[in-house]
Amino acid sequence: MRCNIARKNEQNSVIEKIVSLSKRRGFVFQSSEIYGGLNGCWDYGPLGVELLNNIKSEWWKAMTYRDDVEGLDAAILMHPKVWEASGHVENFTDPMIDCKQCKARFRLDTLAEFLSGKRKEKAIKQLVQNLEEINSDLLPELKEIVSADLELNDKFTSILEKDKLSEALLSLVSCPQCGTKNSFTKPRSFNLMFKTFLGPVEKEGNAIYLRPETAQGIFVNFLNVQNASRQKLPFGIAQIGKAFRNEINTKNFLFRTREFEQMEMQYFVKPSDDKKYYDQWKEIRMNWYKSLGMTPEKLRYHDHPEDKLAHYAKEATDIEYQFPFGWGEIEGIHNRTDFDLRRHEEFSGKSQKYYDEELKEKYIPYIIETSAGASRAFMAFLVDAYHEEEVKGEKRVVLKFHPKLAPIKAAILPLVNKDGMPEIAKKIETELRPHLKVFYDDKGAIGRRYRRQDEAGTPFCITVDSQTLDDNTVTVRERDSMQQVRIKIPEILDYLIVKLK
RNA sequence: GCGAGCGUAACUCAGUUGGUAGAGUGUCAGCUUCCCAAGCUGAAAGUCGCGGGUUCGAAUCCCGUCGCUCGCUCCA
Repeated sequence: MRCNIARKNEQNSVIEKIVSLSKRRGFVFQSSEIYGGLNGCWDYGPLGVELLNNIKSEWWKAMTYRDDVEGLDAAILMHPKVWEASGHVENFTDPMIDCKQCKARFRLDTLAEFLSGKRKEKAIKQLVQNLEEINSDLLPELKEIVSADLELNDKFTSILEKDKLSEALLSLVSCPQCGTKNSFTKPRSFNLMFKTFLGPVEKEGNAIYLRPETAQGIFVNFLNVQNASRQKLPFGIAQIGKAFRNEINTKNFLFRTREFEQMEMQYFVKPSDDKKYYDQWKEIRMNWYKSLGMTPEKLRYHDHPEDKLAHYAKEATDIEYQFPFGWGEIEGIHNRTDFDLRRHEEFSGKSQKYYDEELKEKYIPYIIETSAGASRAFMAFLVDAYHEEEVKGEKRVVLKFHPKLAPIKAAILPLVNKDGMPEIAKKIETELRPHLKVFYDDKGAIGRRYRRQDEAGTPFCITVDSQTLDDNTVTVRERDSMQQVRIKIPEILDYLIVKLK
């Protein structure tokens, strides 16, 4: 037990170190910090936005620089019906009650299952009696439910669905966990979608939502993209964009936030091909993380058991990364079947069928989804890159990013600030800058400048020294090995471009 | 949403029984420095998370609030 606590502290301290490094070096800041911060929102600083952009750009290249995937960027605001069709209005809302005494929480729609039949019957009977005594105008509504041909559980739940009756009934029921009577809070609704209003008038009919996932923007454009691009099944549509969820609890730095970015691809296939492409994309996506240097031992699949599947999914797996706080999902691969397109066909009245020339038949395609969190991938790459080493008795903190992801590709440093070295270094900087994100630094001792770049994850440091003045060569220091090679100044760019691949 | 802990400079933290703030690191300027956080001199930087209250006086005590961490709950 003590061992667990010690390990837990150690794990947390890694996250703490990364959070403070992130702030100090300009990867991530807390949103609205000077006003005390905003829960679950984070800002990306100068280095952070480079890293994030590099991750997104690598994903975009991997996913759309292929002949069977098209790109898309749909609006964050969508027609409210989209979220009815998608099931979010229904499934994202859970009225909950808490017991004030023992703090147990129950979903209003499943409370009936926790109570014995006797207690439910007694409570309902009591409720009828109470309302009769005061001759309440709620009585007809209640009697209608009571006399209906329903199971006891359904009757009970139906009463709970009526606001006023629900309150009265709850006051007669004791908590299933601790048995305290009349201890429930009022039901509170936890809809995870952010609501706002379209147009200047804040009335309910104008309510729309910030999208809780980017996928729906792809589904509703399925036929637009298919027609415009003349793609045939199987083909995919890829999109990177922000999504919003009003999470009850945010957690673990960037892991659970209220505003986050998704990198999603929906692959449309013939229904009988679903398994084949599901397996294929599972593998492709796992390999993507490995190809960008993520530690393979810290990656795994987590298949969802059948009874835990989302309402739309036939098969689902997560790609998980082993964070210091435990395994966490960084991408989901789902077989969404024809659920989404069928629902949109139903709700919009517009056919979503694809005409298959070969089979000479129309059908709604199945969808294999790869849904990655850009913010979570960012955090995983950051955590994975973080290393502490001992060099000559001193601690060295180095972010070992894959060169493709590194925010700064090379730093140009004059060894000392004299003998014309700064001028030569400046000239090298000017030549490299149009091609690469580079950084010039002449402040402080050379060792300090190297360590600063290590902490930013810069893979190469180009140093101008006295030999440069003689033979026009510079040293190029590699971040991880700290080894240096001499390169002629005109060859630096080609050298770096090869190394950065 | 509940419970516990925490919130002091950019970062990590001291700050005694209440008397209006310090260190290390970092940053900046200068000197020095031919290769891995070296040295010297100097400087900037904090409404002590925010708002109330108690007090002659609050970083310190009390209340509220916001934020962070952990646990519970939640995460279609």
